[in-house]
Amino acid sequence: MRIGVLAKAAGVSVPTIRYYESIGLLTPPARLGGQRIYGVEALNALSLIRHCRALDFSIDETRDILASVERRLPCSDTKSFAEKHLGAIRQKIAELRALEARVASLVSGCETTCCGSTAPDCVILQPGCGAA
Amino acid sequence: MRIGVLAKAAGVSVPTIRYYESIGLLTPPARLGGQRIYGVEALNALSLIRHCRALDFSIDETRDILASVERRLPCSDTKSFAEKHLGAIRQKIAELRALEARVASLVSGCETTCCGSTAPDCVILQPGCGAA
DNA sequence: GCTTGAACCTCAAGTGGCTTGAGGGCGTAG
DNA sequence: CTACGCCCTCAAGCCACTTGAGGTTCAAGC
Repeated sequence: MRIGVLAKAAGVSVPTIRYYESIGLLTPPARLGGQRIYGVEALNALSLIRHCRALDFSIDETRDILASVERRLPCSDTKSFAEKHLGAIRQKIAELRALEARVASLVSGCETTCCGSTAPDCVILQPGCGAA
Repeated sequence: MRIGVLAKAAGVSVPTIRYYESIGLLTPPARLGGQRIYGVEALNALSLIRHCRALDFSIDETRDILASVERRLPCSDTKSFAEKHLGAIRQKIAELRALEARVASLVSGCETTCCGSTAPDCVILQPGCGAA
């Protein structure tokens, strides 16, 4: 199949496929008249890549996962990738929740404290206020 | 003061200050012998920028906030920036929580279902599994 | 056989918010 | 006068693509 067909089948854009090839994530396919011709294994690989990216694995992590699939490594490897990733996600959530609390308290502080003053005096913008 | 002193006082790096100047976030200061000489107002501005960035406002949002401070706009403007930002933070948290649930269920699915199989067959990597 | 239009090709630059590095100039203390 | 630290500019790198320019190939209709 040609690149446009592959793109639709896998649900990614055509330039993205070429980008994945350029960084060595997809192996370069055969060419006919200069145009890329893909087989089913390319669709499988690309679908897996898309799955990993949808789970927010980085390109490098995705590369490692692809390698573990190609080498038929045990499932426990896959699980440890996912667990590590899960830890990163949870850490980011924790950071964002702390930030949320900080901004929320600044907003409510503004509502109660600086009623009707000007931006330079707003509690939201005071350097010390809401520091980590 | 010179750029290194300003950097330490405000808690940012020297290249960051030059970067902020290059994108028009900080106004270019006077020069002595080619070197930047800053006054106290630059420290105030840079501290405010740092505060906004620590609250994870984007550069563009920070630029708008700086403008509202310079124009002494009412505090309500500042609050609406913060509220909009808070909404964005909460949305990102919601997305990450959905992702967390997805990955967590894949991991536990791997533990219960695919005991000891290989990566290509692991439930974590099956395209349909855990889709949004 | 010729034309048209869609799909394909490569290469370069842009996104955000800096950081890092190369290669040099200025200022001051010994 | 030399050594050292601080300063300067400009360019490239990070991540994961997207967008655009300018040109080639393919399939279909006449």
